[in-house]
Amino acid sequence: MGIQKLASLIKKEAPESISAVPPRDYRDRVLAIDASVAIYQFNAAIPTIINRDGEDLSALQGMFYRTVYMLENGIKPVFVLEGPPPALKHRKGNSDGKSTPGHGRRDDLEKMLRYLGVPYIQATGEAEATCAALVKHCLAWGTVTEDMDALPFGSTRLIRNLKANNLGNVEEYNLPKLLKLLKLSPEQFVELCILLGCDYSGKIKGLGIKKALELMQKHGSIERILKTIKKDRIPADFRYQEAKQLFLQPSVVDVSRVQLNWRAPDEENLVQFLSHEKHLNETKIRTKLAKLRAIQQPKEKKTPKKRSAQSSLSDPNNQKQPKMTDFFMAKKKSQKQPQRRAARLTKSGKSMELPVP
DNA sequence: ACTCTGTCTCAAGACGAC
DNA sequence: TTGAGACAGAGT
DNA sequence: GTCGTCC
Repeated sequence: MGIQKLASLIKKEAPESISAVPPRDYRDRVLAIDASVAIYQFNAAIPTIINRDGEDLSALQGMFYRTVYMLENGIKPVFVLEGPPPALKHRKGNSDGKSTPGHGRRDDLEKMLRYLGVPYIQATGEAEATCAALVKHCLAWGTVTEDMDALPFGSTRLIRNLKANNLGNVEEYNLPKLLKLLKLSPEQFVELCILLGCDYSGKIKGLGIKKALELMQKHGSIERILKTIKKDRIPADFRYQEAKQLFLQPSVVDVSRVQLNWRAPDEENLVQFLSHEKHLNETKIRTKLAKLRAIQQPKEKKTPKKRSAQSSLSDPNNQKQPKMTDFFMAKKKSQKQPQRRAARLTKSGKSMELPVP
C-alpha cells in the first residue's frame, strides 16, 4: 500500500523537506486523520483485546486513547473514513463485503467520535485523497497518516508518527519544499511516485529510487523516459496514465460543503458506550476524560473569545491556519441534496461504484 | 569495486506501576 | 498486513 | 525506562 519507497527517497534525497515537530506545535490546528491506516495498525499491532461479548476492541480502544491524546494537545482532528477504492487498485485479499472485518467497528468508531465531539467525513474514495483535498483547501493544516500516498494526492503537509506513546517529535513532510528540492513539478512528482511503485499500476523492474529520480529529472516525464528503456522491461500492467489521473483527479468529497465542528466530549455517553456497552474499564475511561476536561476547561475560561487563541501567543511559526470557529458537522439538512445523502449512506454498504477513467 | 534493487526479517499501541 | 533496516546479489 | 496488562 502506498508508495513504498517514497519515504526512503525523501530521506535520502531531500531530508530538508522533513522536520521534527513536537506535537504541541499543532495546538489549535486542524489535522485530517486517515482513519483507515490507523485502524489497521491498531488491529495488526496490538495483541488482540477481546471483551466478554467476543468483540475485538483493539481499534476502538486505540483510537480512543490516540484521539484523546490529540485533544489534550489542543489538536483539532477531523477523521476521514475510507470509501470504496478505485477499481484499478491492486488489492490483495479483501475488497468488498464481508472480508472487511469491521462494519460493526466502523459504526462503533463513528459513535465514539460523535461522543468525543470530533467530526468525521465519509470519503468517496481513498481517504488520503480527501485528506489532501481538505489540506489543499485550507480546511486542515496537514494529513496525519503513515501512508505516503497523501503527498502525490497533493497534501502539502504529511504528518507521521503522531502517536500517544511517542514521546519524541513527529515527522512533518512539506510538499512544496520537497518539490523544490527535487526540482520537480507536481505532475512530475506524481509520475515519479508511479515509477517508484503505487497501488494503481505495475512497476518497471530495476528502477529504484535513485534511477527513477534521476531519469525523471533528466527527461521530465514517464512518456519520454519510456523511450529510453527497453520494451521488455515494461510490464503489461504499467498503466501510468490511468494511475496519474487517479492521483491528480481522485474522487473526493466536495470540500466546499464540508463544515467542521468540535464540541466538548459527552462524558456520560462515552462511559455508557465504552464501558457499559463495550466493557472497557470504566475507571480508566473516566480518569482519562477527567484529565482531558481539566486541560480543556481552564483554557476556555481564560479565553472567552475564541479568537484570542489565534495569532497572538505561543505559536512562533503560525501562518494562515484555517479558522475553525463556527463550523458544523458536515451537512445541513435543509439544503441537502439526495446525492449527498446517497454518498453518506455509502458507508454502510457497497451501493456505490466509482466511475473509473 | 561500487551502486542500486529486491528480498528477507522483525516489530508493531497505550497505559500505569514499578 | 505495513515499514524499516540488513544483506545479498544483480547490474554497471 | 522497562515491563506486564488491557478484555
